Amino acid sequence: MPIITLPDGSKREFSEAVSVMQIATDIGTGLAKATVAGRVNGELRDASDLITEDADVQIITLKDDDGVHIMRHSCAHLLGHALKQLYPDARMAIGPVVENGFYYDVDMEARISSEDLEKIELRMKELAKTKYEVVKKMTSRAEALEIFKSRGEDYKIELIEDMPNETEFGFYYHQEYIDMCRGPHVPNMGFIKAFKLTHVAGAYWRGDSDNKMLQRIYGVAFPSKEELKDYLVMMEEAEKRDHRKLGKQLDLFHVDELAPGMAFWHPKGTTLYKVVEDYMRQQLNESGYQEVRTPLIMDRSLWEKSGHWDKFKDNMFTTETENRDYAVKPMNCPGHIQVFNRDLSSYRDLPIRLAEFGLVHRNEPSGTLHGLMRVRSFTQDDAHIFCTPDQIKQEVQACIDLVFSTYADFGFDDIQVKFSTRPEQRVGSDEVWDLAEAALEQTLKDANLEYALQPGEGAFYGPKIEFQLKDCIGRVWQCGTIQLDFSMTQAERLNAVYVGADNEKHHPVMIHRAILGSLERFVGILVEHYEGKFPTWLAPVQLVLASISEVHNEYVADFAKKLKKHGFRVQTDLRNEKVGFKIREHTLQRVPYILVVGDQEKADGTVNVRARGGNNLGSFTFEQLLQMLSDDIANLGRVVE
RNA sequence: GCCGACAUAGCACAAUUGGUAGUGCAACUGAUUUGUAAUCAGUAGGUUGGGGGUUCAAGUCCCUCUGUCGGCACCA
Repeated sequence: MPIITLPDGSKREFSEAVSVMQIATDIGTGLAKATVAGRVNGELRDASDLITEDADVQIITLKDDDGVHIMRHSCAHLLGHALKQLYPDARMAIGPVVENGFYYDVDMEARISSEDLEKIELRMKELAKTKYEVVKKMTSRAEALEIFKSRGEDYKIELIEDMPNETEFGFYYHQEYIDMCRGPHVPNMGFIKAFKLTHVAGAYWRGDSDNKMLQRIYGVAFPSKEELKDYLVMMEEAEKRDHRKLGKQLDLFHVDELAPGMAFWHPKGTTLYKVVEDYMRQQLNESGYQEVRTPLIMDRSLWEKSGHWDKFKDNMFTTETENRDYAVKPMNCPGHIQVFNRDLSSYRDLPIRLAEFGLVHRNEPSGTLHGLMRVRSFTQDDAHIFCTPDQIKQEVQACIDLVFSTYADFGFDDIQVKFSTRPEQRVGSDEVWDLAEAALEQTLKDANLEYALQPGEGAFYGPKIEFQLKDCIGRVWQCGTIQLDFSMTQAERLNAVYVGADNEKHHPVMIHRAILGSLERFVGILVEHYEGKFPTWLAPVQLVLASISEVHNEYVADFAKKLKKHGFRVQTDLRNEKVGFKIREHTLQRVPYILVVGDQEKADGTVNVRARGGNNLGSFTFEQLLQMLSDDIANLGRVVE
């Protein structure tokens, strides 16, 4: 006699075991029709699962995130169903839900092309249209193995063998297609109304590059056709923001076949890059850092001692001359320790904060290169803080504060914090790692920051806090990082030393930190974030003065000269063209302000200001313009258009 | 690095089953002196990513290298 308690507190009593679907039917046929699954005592269950005891039950429909998740998962099964009909030799691996959709990894002879994708999608639609019932059967281990054996589903068998303690498996029958899953799944395929197969790519079985590469079919799925359409439109919008495309259109940079993964910065891109660098330099000055510069190549022995050679030699560029081996620096820390060690520091000097806009090279695998986001040559806004153990907390806290204030100035507010602990391959004793991890985590807790733990993801020399930004397409980029390092400064590594109050020599703790991370990547993120419509502060060209005809050119040139003297980035457009033509061009170049000058303005000693977006702000004298621009620039990037 | 796709003028793209490489914008020349998102006319521009092969004939088919794109693995 189960008594079912619904989320609103109401109770219903049933005379015998009852399914979520029966409960929904009891409430109303409309709800029953919309029922995807149920949450029984907090756990997601199939609508057909029987409830024998008293329970709290929530009906899940497509209005719930859980319902959408389940529908997407079932859509992966639908893909399997259609795929096996079209390609009977396909062996299904795993088909999980991802953001906005799902994928399924399959192993089969034929290579799937984009045309094939359309065919598969069409078959899926035909199958979904019949709204066939999905039947769940709990299946014993022996039977499960037998079913998959007879169907040649080698990967499913491997999955079962991987769960030695399970005695029963959830089998979902999609007509003749059978898939194994923890579930739950939709009761029938009528719930799958709006989906699209997006692309196919290679993926290693079990995510291990030593294993066979399977074909991964990606799809997206939404509760309604409208939502699917909205998503596709959003993806198109996102594509327009692609920094590689805008980098070309706005003439910011290019990447040449002669130097894969290394940017050639054009004048406008260099201007933008320099604004970011100068901003950061100003922050460092205010925060007690000293800037240094260290060599691009250093003797290989240094990298052997630091431990980098051991772990990263395959990804390091090297060079050799006069029988001496050098490595192109992939990091700045060993160089900074050389600077630190030139003087014997007293504990009174600590913390010493050495910063460098350090150009590093890493030979990243060819397949990873991606515009400015993943490159082989990049500049870190790097710094190393040498301090005593009891200075750690204040220093880390100061770094965290700098991260957040910097990101806010650039207009970012969606920031995720991660805390990464000791990896398998590492240097330093467990006691030291205990100490370092505890110190970092405590600071995070004291700062009241929400963070996600990433076990085993730390650097080989220490644990780290990472700060990640979300870009317009939802990709997450790691930018800032704070890493605590007790090892690199030890005698057996790079032997950094200071004299303590006890007149003994000690090894300082080293905090590695970067706020923007890679300047190249950060600029790329800015391009996408603003869609090239940079705030005036960042815009490579802040103002264009356009003359209406030749007779205004001298006035325009003089006006521009005065603006340049005040430090503004100004261009003049004195070409023999119509003003509409000039405006179109500079609008496409996303210049914040176009200043139009004709007879009227020349006579009044003003310029007519057209803001990006088409607003005419009216006529400004030089002084008025100066005031307006200064106010605008003082906002930095804190106002996002 | 792995799987798949792609590479045509500075840029965006076209070229039938293998049969004379084109269009628009940009560039250059000239006319036009212009009031808030494209003035008109003309000129020039290519070893179709590199190399090799098949063929009477290759942008098109095959091999190979390089790069790019989408993922996967990697990411100090």
